[in-house]
Amino acid sequence: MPELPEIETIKRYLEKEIIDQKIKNIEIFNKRSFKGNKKNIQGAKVIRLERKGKVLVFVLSNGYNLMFHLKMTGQILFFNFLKKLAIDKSTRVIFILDNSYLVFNDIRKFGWVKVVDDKNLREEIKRLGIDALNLTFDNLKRILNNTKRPIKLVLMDQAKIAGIGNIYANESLFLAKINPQTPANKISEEKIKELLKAIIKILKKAIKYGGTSFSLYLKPDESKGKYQEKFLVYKREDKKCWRCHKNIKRIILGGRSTFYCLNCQKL
DNA sequence: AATACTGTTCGCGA
DNA sequence: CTCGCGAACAGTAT
Repeated sequence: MPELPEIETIKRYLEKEIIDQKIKNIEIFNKRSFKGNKKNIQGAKVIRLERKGKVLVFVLSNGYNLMFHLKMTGQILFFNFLKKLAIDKSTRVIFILDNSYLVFNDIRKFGWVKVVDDKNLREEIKRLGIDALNLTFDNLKRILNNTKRPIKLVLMDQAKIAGIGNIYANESLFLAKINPQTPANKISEEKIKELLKAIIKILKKAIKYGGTSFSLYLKPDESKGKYQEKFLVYKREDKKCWRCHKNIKRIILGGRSTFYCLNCQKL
């Protein structure tokens, strides 16, 4: 469930392992999962990792970069040469580094890895809104005042705010006691403050728990995140609200399952 | 067996 | 601009 906290978890893990390693070779098992020319990065060294929203970037030593988007079912797994490499039918790309392998798995094949030069990277990154962890009251207010779309869709609009997907949009709105259908420009300054605090709190908590693994997401060492044990509303349809003990309701908003408490999150 | 649902995003037509 | 919908794809749950 690669949203911001999952990508951040992967980034922090890989930073400890692959900085300064050289990309010796790349094995591509599904052409559509790998975009660009692999020759451009063969032999290049990993200088540092960056993340914006749900996109992970390896900055390389030769002016090229590797971008990753995990979409729904992507995984990036790390194996050093002491640990047996695990490959299965979902394996799309393997990167062979100096002392390790990175395995890119993706059952549904929506995700991708892309080779881009620095200029290209800047253009791609520019299309994303501010990273959710960098949100401030002023820019959140500006974003919300600008539209009457339902608040949940705005939170999930990557061109406005990058990193929040379905799970953490539901969770943040519950914590801030805002109905997901509320027109964004109808939210008071007080509520915007609460929402900002809620977003940051939820994302940081999810990072602390290593992200959400209710399905396929794994950390690079193949262990699971634990935020699914902490869900406030997500996937809790017909269960009791933790706050008021009334029932949680599920609706579809923008085509996505949306969970909220009828009592705590009134329109 | 058939249908619904899933962490994402893009493109199309209204 | 906004919205809804289908598509990209594959698996699980009911």
